[in-house]
Amino acid sequence: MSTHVEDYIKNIYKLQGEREKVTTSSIADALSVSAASVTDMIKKLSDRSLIKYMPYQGVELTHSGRRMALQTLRRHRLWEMFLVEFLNYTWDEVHDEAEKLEHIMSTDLEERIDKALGYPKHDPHGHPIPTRNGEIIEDDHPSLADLGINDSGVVVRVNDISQSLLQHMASIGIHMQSQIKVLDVVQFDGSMRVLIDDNNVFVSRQVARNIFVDIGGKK
Amino acid sequence: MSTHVEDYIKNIYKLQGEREKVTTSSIADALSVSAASVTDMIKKLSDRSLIKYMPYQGVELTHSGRRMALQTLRRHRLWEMFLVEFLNYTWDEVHDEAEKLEHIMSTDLEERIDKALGYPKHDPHGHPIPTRNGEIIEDDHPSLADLGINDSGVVVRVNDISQSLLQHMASIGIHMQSQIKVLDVVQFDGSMRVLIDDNNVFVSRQVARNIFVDIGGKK
DNA sequence: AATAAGGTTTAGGTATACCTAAATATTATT
DNA sequence: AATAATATTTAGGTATACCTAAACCTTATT
Repeated sequence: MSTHVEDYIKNIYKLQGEREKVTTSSIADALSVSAASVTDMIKKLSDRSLIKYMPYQGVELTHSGRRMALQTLRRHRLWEMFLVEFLNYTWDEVHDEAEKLEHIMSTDLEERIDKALGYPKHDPHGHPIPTRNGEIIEDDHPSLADLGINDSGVVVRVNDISQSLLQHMASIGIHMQSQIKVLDVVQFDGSMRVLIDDNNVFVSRQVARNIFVDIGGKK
Repeated sequence: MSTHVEDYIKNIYKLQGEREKVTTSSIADALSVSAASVTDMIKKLSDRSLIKYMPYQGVELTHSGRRMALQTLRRHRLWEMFLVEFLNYTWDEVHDEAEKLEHIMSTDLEERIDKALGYPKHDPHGHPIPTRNGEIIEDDHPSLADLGINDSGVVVRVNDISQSLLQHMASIGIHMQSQIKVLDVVQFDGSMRVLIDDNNVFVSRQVARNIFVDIGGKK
């Protein structure tokens, strides 16, 4: 299937979060297209001043590229929220649908959905929804893997890297605002026993790294 | 902007309602593309067995073409209904948005929206929504222009041929299920004075032809 | 510093959905 | 029945977003 300009920009934005310069091959991986296709597209994006590009040196979003990325992210997250709130989707079902819908959203529709949802600040996974003006507040919470025995907090965000991870987290009772407390940590592999609301469950380190908790001020 | 296969099929379906064979130029007009582009596309649709095509003889939907048309129509009308019911769109605002959204709708989303709306039988303009299996019940009601003095009925459908027509109809108080009664018909131009719910309004013949009423059994 | 390995770009090609201009077919008029 | 008018198709060309294979840079290793 054919990828949108918006998908390139959105993915460059995401990759940029991790490193400064974004490489051709990392974009190719993210979008599952060939490196040659990325080079092609990169030139067009550069012509449209959405990115800064020096051959062989990688790529960086310009101001207007960043704006497009945040608008697309906003639309994606509003659609996700909408699917959950109005159509009873679960958090593991929304991504693919929102991925298509985000490109089909007039400013008018965007505002109506925002209003119907009561101007939400976060999507169903706890990710911040950028404002209409392209502002985003990235909140910085520790992951469950960072906590020690007897530490506790409230689940405020999960990574939506895969559907099966999200399904797993739901199956052990993890939701937004779940109370969570670490009971025990296995030294060997970092896995842990935790109390989620009132259930005693076991969580691998891999899973724990994708759950973020508000521990109220300290740490 | 680039037109979808689905748009061609949907428009051929609509044109076919009026005549048997659909001409190249009528499709070109409906989609605002050149006749040459239509000929191009027609060959592709024929290769995919969506239409029957004999050069210079026009075009006809096959069974699977008709199925695609009705599915697209169903999705369009479900989105229209959804925009009205959940996001407070008015009937003159929904068409363009639904035109884009109809192409972005998985079977799952289609069913969830259908359910959330309570399995509606008609869209906001009173057009029948085809079933999941591609059945459609075209109800055959007289237009307001067909009525004479003292005839009365209930508005059950309006043509959504233009936004300004829909806006005009709304402005004189016409809605689905409005009570309507003909008070007077001008011989010269067929325009009429009618009672809509309890308002006395004047309607040109051009407008009257686009309003359809249920007159309860008798013709 | 030379070479080997890996990443990136260029060259040339595909498919889709458009276009204009020219050629051809059909239909309507005399 | 010939011609004129109109509709349709063909030919050749554009832009977008992909691809593979080959050429070319950069970086890492020895």
